[in-house]
Amino acid sequence: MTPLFFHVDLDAFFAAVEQLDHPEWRGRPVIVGAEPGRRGVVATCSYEARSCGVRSGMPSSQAWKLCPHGVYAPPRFDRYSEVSQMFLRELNSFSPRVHQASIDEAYLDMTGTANLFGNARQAGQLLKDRVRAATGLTISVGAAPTAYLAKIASDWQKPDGLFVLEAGQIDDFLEVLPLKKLHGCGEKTRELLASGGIRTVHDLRKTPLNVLERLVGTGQASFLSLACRGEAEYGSFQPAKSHTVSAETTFEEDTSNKEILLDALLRLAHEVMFRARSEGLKSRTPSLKLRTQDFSTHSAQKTLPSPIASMDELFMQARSLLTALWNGHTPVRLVGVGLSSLEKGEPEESPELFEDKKLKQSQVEKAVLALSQRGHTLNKARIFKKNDPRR
DNA sequence: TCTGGGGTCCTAGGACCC
DNA sequence: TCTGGGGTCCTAGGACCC
Repeated sequence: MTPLFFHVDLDAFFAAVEQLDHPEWRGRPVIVGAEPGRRGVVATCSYEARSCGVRSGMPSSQAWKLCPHGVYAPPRFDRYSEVSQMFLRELNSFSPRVHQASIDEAYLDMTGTANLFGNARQAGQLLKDRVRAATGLTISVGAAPTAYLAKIASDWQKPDGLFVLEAGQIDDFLEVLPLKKLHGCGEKTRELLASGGIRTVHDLRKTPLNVLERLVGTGQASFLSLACRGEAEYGSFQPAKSHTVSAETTFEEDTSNKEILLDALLRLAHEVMFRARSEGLKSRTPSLKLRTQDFSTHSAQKTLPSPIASMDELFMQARSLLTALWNGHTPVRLVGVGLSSLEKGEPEESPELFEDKKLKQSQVEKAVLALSQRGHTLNKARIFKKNDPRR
């Protein structure tokens, strides 16, 4: 049976939801992200904003220069994940093998569905109609014999696209594809390739593997040499191997004030621990991330003998990692707290800990979690003792 | 008025063990 | 007295993606 994969992408997702919910914003440049004048970037912008030159990831201040007449909206993640679930329900009714890659995109294994939905083009059109009816939003669909190529195909005609890449067209298609469109070949890799005179997919396909390896290393070289021939399996249905939970915050102004840093760490530790516990995950590897004034990023992690049992314990670990990582005076731009190598399960409460404060703390937090999950919210006093440092 | 936040995966070096 | 090789765990940094 000929394999067939779809990659499906909601067009300008956050901005499209804002235009859906605010009809008066339709047809106008809508920019979702940080307020202009504050630190931060554009998360998503509507196609009207793109025609002014605004792009995702661009500093909001720069977007403001390019598009002062735009509508600037803060993100509403709860609303987006609500719409995302509606989107996912439609996809699941279409194929038994759906892999959600992010909030606004997914892969579908459509192999063997011709009797049900017709050929790739007919099935793609039907899916577009259904998603539009269910959510009010347009999607771009790419169809190809592999998930990796389907991803490239969905990006080829946007927005509201439907691009079917037939097996016989793959070579011709790849030959003229800009290097930038090769998923997984980002800016740094393109710079390395350019230093060896490789500027197009065509150049890449002519380059011997050993030359490629010298430019970008063995791992990236073997990926690229598969990718440029349409043989990569990247971005497919493999389940994630590791799992991490993290939270970070960028201060409105760089700070060397330890109290401000500790307040942020406490809030972040609380959030991370809460999310890990809500998902029934435990970890014995806390981590700290620090970004300093010069935008350089440093991280430290420590693997403990037993899983972190409470939010206070995570905070204390983060605090000691901060001591190891920070000299006490370099202005700090961002701090983050994380847990990595997460596993299913409650942190163990070993007998020798029983009289320990650790366990009591863990039990208190379990109770807080149970309340929160029923719609109550309790927070530690310290979090609100001072103003949020970002404000 | 430069550069968010949440992730995954890879690399390279060191410790440690057989 | 010149130093193998494989495997696993751990750490820090970085590329990439949405």
